[in-house]
Amino acid sequence: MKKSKIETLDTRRRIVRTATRMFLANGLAETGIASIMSAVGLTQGGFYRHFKSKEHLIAEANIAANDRMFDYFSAAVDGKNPSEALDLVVALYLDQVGSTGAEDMCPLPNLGSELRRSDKLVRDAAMTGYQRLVEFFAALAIELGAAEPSKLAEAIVATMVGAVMLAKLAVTPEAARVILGNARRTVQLMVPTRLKEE
Amino acid sequence: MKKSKIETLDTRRRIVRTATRMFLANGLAETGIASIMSAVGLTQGGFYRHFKSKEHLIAEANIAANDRMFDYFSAAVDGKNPSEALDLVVALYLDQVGSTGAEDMCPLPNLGSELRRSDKLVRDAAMTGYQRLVEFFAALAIELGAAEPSKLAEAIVATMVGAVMLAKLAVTPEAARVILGNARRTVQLMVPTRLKEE
DNA sequence: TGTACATCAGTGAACGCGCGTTCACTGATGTAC
DNA sequence: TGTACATCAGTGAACGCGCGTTCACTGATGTAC
Repeated sequence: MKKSKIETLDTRRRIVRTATRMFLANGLAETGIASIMSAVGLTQGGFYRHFKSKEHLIAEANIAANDRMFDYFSAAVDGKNPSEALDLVVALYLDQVGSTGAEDMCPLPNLGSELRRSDKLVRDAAMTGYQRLVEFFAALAIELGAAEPSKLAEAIVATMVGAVMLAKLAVTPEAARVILGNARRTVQLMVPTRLKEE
Repeated sequence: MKKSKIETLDTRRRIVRTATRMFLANGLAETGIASIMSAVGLTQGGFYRHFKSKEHLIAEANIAANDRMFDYFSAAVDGKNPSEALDLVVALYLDQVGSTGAEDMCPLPNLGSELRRSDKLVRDAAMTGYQRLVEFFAALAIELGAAEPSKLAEAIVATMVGAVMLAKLAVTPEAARVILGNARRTVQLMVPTRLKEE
């Protein structure tokens, strides 16, 4: 039953893609190897032809989730001015809650406390995602003429991550909406009065 | 081996207290009933004389953690003016990271993503903690003459929770310190210019 | 190009482990008279 | 107040379950000649 190299690569990609979605939605511990493989259409034994361990898959799924998120953001802000772009990306990030809009996206609020108790490989991947987020917002903050762009970016990210985590914890959709709406406005107030480019 | 009513109540309190510490430090799934009972000095079988299930203990540990936190905050702000009080409590909340100072305190950043996947009992307890935090800061915001005290309070809480969660994820202590220091300053900037009471 | 052999993706059963929970039992405590 | 009995906190072994991982095996693919 050996598969061709192309098929093998494709299988691996499907495992990462499926696992990324399942991990974000249901958590790391709750998502078993057998259920991932079954969702891909294979049996559990085959997993170890592709990954050394579950931890390795988790680390890779983190990277995949981040790549996906930044591709999404980059495409969304294309052609927008910095001010619009920043507000849009904040809105898109906050929109990853429940059935509101886009599906789960960022590992940080979805898996935060589980990531922290994982091994170094996973934590490094998660922190890289954090740094990429900060850099993304810092770049926009520079264009907006912020005095301390990287500090502003860190503040924005902390607020968004906290808000999304709390909104997911909220029992009612209303409570979630209030938290997210307020977070968006909070970030808007953090950003310096924009120099209208004329 | 029946114990007196006083001893029984004391045992129950010790289980909650020990479990609260262990859950906050090591996570819900990673902390087993047997290890909690062994830390208390008993064997696992006795657990079910006090609690219906692990979930019930988790819910109670959440409440205990919050009670402890608010007692701590109330004592700390005693006699301070609202402006000092707010800044102090923010500092105390942010100080719950790692070996920096106080031990783990708030369930939200420590257990966030695990709480959300627990059953209703636990989620309700966690959300109550969130609401108490918001009310605590809203009360201070009112005293400070904020235009929208409850929105300000929610923004402060989201920023603090996100910052603590990210700081705990950080690999190096320096990175954690930067995140926390920045969060504190961010909150300070959110709070309206204080009316100096003379 | 054709053939013989090595490789290895995927199967499905099994292993070992830790977990939450149950249970028969013990013996000190609480209670009814 | 004293006695007989019911209660029940705590013990420690066992149960059942799901998990990550291993393993002998299969058979199509890749490779060496």
